[in-house]
Parts: sequence; C-alpha cells; structure tokens
Amino acid sequence: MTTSSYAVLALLDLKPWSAYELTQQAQRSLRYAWPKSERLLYSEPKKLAEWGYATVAEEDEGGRQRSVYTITEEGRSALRDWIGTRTQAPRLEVEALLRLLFADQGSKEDVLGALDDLESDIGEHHQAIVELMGSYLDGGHPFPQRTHLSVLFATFQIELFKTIERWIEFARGEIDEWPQTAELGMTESTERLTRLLAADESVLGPSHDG
Amino acid sequence: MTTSSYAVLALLDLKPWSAYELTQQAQRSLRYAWPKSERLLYSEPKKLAEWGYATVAEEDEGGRQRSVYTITEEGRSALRDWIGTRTQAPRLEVEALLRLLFADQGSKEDVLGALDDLESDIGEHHQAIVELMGSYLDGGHPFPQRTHLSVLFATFQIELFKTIERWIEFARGEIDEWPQTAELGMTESTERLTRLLAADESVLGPSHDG
DNA sequence: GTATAGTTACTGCAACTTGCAGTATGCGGG
DNA sequence: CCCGCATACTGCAAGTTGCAGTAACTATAC
Repeated sequence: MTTSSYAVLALLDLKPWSAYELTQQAQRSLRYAWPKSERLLYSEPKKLAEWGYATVAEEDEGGRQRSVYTITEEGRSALRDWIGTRTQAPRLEVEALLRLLFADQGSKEDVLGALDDLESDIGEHHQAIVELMGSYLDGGHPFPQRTHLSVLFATFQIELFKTIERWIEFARGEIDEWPQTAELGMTESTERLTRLLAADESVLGPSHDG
Repeated sequence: MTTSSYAVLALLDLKPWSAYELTQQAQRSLRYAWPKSERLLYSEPKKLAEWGYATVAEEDEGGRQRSVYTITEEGRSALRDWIGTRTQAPRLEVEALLRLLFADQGSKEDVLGALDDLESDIGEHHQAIVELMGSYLDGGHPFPQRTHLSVLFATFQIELFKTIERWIEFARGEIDEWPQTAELGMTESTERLTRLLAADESVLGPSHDG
C-alpha cells in the first residue's frame, strides 16, 4: 500500500466508480495535492481488489463493458488506520527554480524565459481554481456535503499561486537590474536581501488584496 | 538526458567533483528546486561519462580511491542547449493536503495532526534556510561569485514557507469552528471563502512582516 | 450502407526513480 | 589487533511515468 493506493481508496469510499471515472476524478481532484499519472491511477483499483479492499463488478452500461469498483469493509478499515499515520514531507519540483540556480550558465533572456514558463504554468492552474470556485457558488460541487473540504483546500492553492506570482514579479525586477547573469556575487541588493532573509523577513511588498 | 542529468551536469560546470561530493552537494543545493535521491545522484555522473559529457579520473586522495568527474566541451554545449528549452510544469506533492481533502473520513484530531506534520516539515526547511542566509553574511558561500543566484532562489523558499505557515494557522482556525469533519457542506464560512476565491482574493489577513 | 475520423476506455512496455540492504575501506580507541 | 563507526559507494526490487498501441462505440460524410 502506497500513499497513492490510499488516495484511490479514499475516493472509492465516496462512491463506487468505474476505473475510467476513478482515473478522471483522481486526476481532477488530486492534481494539486497528489499528482499521479493516468497510467498509475488505472492500475491502483486492480491492486485494491487483489488485496480485498475493493470488489469488482463487470457491468454493461452504454453497450460497452466496464469494471465498477466498490470499497469493502476491510478497505474502510485500512483507510481509517492510514488517516491517523504521520504524513510524508511535502515535495516541490520547480524546474524554473533549477534554471534560476544555474542562471549564470545562460543569458538574462534564458532565466527570464524560465520565469515566464513558470508564470504561465501557475497562471493556468490559478485560473482553473478561480473558475471552479465560481461553479461551486452555482451549486456545481459533485459532493455538496463535502464543499467545506474542497474550499478550504482551494484556499491553499490560491494563496500559494498568488505568492508565486508576486515572487515572479519581484524576481524579474531583481534580474532586470543585473548587468549580466554571471559573477555578480554579493551585490548591494543581494546583501540587503540576505540580511532580510537571515532575519526571516519577507522581501515582497505587502500583497495587493490582503 | 533527463532534467536530473542536466542538473548534475550544471553542477559539474562549476568545478570537477567526486561522485560522493557531487551527490552531497546536489542534495544540499538542489533539495528545494529539484529533490532527487542519493541513489540517483550517484548514477548520473556515470551516465554523463558514458555519453561523453564528462570525463572520469581515478584519484587516490586520502588513501582511498575516488572517481573525479570533469565536464567536457560536449557537456558544456549540451548544457547551453538545455538552458534555452521550455521548463516542465512545477509539481507539488503535499500529503497533508490529501488528508485535508479526505478529512471527513477521520476525526478533527486527524486533520489537525496532518497540519501539525506539515508545519513541522516546513518549519525545519524554513529554519535551515534562514540559518544558511546568516552564514552567507559571514562569507560562507561555497561559490561567492554565485551568491546573487542562491539568495534570489532563497527569497522564493522563504516567501513560500511563510505563506504555507500563515495558511496552516488560518486552516486551523477554520477547522476549530467545525462541529465535526463530515457533512458540513456549504456553511456560511465556506460560502464567504468561496466568494472570495471566485473573485480571486486572498483569504489570509495581510502578512505580519510585509 | 460504409469509409473514416474522433472519442472513450483501457493495456504493455521500456525507462526513470526510490528506498533499503549490503559491501568495502579507512580510522580512532581499548 | 579487534571493534565500532563513518565514508563511499553498488545491487535490486518495487513504485512511477510517458508513450505507443488496441479495440470498441459515435458522428459525419458521401
């Protein structure tokens, strides 16, 4: 049982799903907390069934056959045990930051390009979540009694995205002041920032909507 | 060539390293942008050598033998080509958020426990970076001419960590108001938050050090 | 009616990545 | 000289990803 198995099991606890529905739903709803590939999500319910945590029923809806998975009592019990365990440390992969760390091996355009990439990736997700919240107001939540959870979760996403977007603007401003990418070292501006960070203070101005 | 290969290649572009040094250095410096296991980092320089992007020299320093890797001209050229390519979308794995999404399957203590886990994981990293910045002020940067990059990178980490810590406090406050975890749905507080998010506004108060 | 292009619903496989156990060497203390 | 510990790796099984491939239904055209 990996964390991904438990994530799928938790979805199964909401209602029975076909493998396809389960996969789509997992990609949509877990994308920002526990991003997993379609391929993996397809194989998880099979393993759950093997372990006795779910049962499979072959249905014939829509002319085509599909396997519908339902959680078992053992599954619910395993889920309850997992809920109380220590969570894994969070993990952030941001290739744009990797490019920033090695910005001296390229031009200013290269780093700024990486920041543009990051901005557009974050922007897409940001916009999607704002729209999702709009749909919740219109009663569009698939499990209305769980709205409080989705919304609290969404507050995390929005705060994070806003912070990253504000930081991108800030970083662009800093980089614009560089004559080139390499060999700058401890400039006046860098020293000022280092002092702020060593004192654990924010380097961004106050947010515009706080 | 994976992104991890390029990350190691970029490190090799700074100076020649032994596999051990390279691995340690990569774990320390890339942890927050591109976290990779020790095991993988050990094998990357071997592959780089196979592909002709690095050369190996068997040295005998400290009595024990070690393989020292040096970047080649082909390696530098490959690195320059990579620097200009599109970056991958960022990826965030936060198991504590997964627990929040399924909080209705456990108790309030369970969710709050997950938030505590997240707080302590983030707190460790946060503190480590603040201390690192203190050491930079004392001239402790391993590549002084690259300080401007490390510090700009660190501003990202600190802003992110501060945001997450502020969000944890906020989320605790919300959860404290819940009578239980399940079946709350669109409460008054949730509706207020949903409206704010749909209007793309922050739900956290202004930061305390902005 | 049937060719064909598109969508739905998957499966197989190679390559990438991780965690952990295991190995071998050097080094300090008793 | 032996023991425990740190250093410097390697092997391997299991987890994960991307992509190519398959097969069935669906819509539109001719």
